[in-house]
Amino acid sequence: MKKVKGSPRGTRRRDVPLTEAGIHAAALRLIDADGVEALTMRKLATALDANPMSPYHHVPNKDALLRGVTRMVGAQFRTVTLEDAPWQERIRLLATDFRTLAHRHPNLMAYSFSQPDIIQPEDPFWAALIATLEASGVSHEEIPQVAALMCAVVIGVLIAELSGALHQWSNLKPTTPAAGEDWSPDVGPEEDRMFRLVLDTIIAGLESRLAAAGDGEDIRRGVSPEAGP
Amino acid sequence: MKKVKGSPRGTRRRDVPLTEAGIHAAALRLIDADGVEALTMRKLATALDANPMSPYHHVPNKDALLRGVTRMVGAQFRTVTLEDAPWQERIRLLATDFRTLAHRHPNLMAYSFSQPDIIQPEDPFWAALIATLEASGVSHEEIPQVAALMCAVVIGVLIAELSGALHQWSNLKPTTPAAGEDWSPDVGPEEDRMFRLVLDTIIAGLESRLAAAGDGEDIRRGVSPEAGP
DNA sequence: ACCTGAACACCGTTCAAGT
DNA sequence: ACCTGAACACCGTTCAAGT
Repeated sequence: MKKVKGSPRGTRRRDVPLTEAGIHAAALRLIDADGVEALTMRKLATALDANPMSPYHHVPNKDALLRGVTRMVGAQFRTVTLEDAPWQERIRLLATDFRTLAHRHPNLMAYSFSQPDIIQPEDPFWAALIATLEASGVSHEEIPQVAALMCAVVIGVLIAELSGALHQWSNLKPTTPAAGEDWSPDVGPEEDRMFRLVLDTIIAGLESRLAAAGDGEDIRRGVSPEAGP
Repeated sequence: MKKVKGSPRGTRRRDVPLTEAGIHAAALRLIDADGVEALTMRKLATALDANPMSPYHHVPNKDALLRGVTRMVGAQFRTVTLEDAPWQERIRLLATDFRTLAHRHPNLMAYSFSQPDIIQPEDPFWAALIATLEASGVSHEEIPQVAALMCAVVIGVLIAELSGALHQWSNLKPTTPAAGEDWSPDVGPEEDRMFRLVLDTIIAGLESRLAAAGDGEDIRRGVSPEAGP
């Protein structure tokens, strides 16, 4: 009466009992293939060669599962530290590493970016970002805020890139294709160029504010004219 | 046999036939109340005092419904033009207007920000942003990209704000509460300050690059040292 | 302790039928 | 033309039962 549910060609998976880590890995595989919205507890169980309800013994529910997968990928986010480079270069490196991760799991990231769990205090990424900002000279009590904002900004650009919004918005007002071709159009995909553009602009903005704060002024009052009291 | 499904106190809604606009409005009401993930075609029909299937005669499916609601809110996004102000001030105004809209419909925005539909070429917001960047002196063929990036950056910060990530990340490394209180902690909610901080930094970055491009250099090569050929 | 089966309360959507 | 009812193919999750 009992149907054998193994793979058709005799390659049987799961001679090993279910694990939280194994469930997370399988879920990530399904998400990479078909997107977060296509992930189903039942499909996940099938992929694990298990009963629909078996995963529930290792994961409380679907929300927790997604949070777990997000944390898992976020933790695997190792980054080269490159201690001796100038802070500008280190920020660029951190951001492009982050972007590489986003490109490796775009389906998951499009989802995870909307929740705080991607970034955890014990992530080496966060430590590296904090250290880099310390090296840059940002005032000590502002470092957490600046770090959080940098994450938000980079994530915003990545969300727009992964969803196609960046490409779409860029072409809302088509540029006149008249005679503008003297700036090397073969530098790479449009998105690469735009990503560098934001990074450079943000870094220039930080430099400008740090320079203004150099003579005793707080970084917060370097540019904005409405600093009150 | 037929149950009367009107509101209990005699205030009967929908003596008027269903409309696409009416459906969008009702959906927005439900989303504002309980979030996008709680919106159901069936609940929507109930709220409209109609049969579960009736909305399908005016809206092809749930995805299209959400896209429609997003476009509707995005279109209602009118913005003061303020033509005579300096471009820095105009950008600040556009961004804070956008933020105000996000605060008015946070549940919808947390969803809509991940799809390109919030911003349409005919939105007055987009026209104002383009005009502002033209006034700023950004090179003509770069305006669409810079505009797209500004949207992505602002949306990224708003997503992080609405999801609580901004607050959470800022407090990952708690600042030493020793004697740092001489910078007016009553300036308003933390998020207001941080939003101004990104804006000021981005604007400073743009100013810096525009200044570097002033003597014939392209804006893209103002700061980044790796501009190749 | 770990897994299973049946069941519950929902979904989105199709389709034939009503008015 | 617009709305309805019943039905289909799914969901996530509970719970009592198996080993």
